[in-house]
Amino acid sequence: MKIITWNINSVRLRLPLVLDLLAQQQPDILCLQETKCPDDHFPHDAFDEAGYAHRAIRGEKGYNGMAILARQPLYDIRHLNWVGRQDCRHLAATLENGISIHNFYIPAGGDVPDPATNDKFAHKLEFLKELEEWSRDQADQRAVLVGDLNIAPRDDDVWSHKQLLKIISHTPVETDGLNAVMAAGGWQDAVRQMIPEGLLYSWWSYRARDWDAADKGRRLDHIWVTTPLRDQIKAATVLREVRGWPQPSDHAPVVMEMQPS
DNA sequence: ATGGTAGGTCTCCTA
Repeated sequence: MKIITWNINSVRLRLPLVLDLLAQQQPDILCLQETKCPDDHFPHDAFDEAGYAHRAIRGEKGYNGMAILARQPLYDIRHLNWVGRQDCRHLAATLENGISIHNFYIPAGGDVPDPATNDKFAHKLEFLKELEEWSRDQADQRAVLVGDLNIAPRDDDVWSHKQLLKIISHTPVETDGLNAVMAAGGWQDAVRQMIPEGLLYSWWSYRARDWDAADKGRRLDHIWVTTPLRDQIKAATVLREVRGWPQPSDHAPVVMEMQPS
């Protein structure tokens, strides 16, 4: 079973790229974030034709928005509201084999890493706290958590650990918070299980003149599994080359292959 | 130290 997660930054504008990725990678499951697409405008027909007849979607106008596309049926499609808001940052479904897929888009958090003066950063930290509490109940489940978590937890998940310590996505309060989420749920980082050492990124800013040459990336996108699934991971990596496709998202897809169960 | 680009959409917000 192959699962891909991708922050697509508008599913309508990027539809040709999504279809190319599906054709090239043939995943069983594709989880999208930042679809920026109300549900009544979702491009259902294109995904039907591509063979992804089973879909869970949850969008809103302009911001956020989640989707899970699958070649197999999706059961118990659901979401939770986080930090008392209705924004579309979580979508979950269960597969025929009983594995639950949780797709997340954690708030980016704005620019100033001070929750007292920056409401967006306070929101991000509250979201992490709720994720930690929720994760306690996931540890004994067969579950996969994917998404744009907007945090690069390890020193080698950013181009310069020292230069990013006060930059939101790599501040200690965030990386500690994400590590607490992982510990609470027994979550295993599938990509770092397969690529345990070395610099690795999944996001490169649009603002760089040459993202590939500058290579000032961060690993913001993740695939985790609970402990009961950890021995089923066969492969996991970042599809970096997709960041270089025409009119790209600023995020690259992250892929994991598991033994069937 | 600063500003750089992208997407959606009602003029600026979010990333």
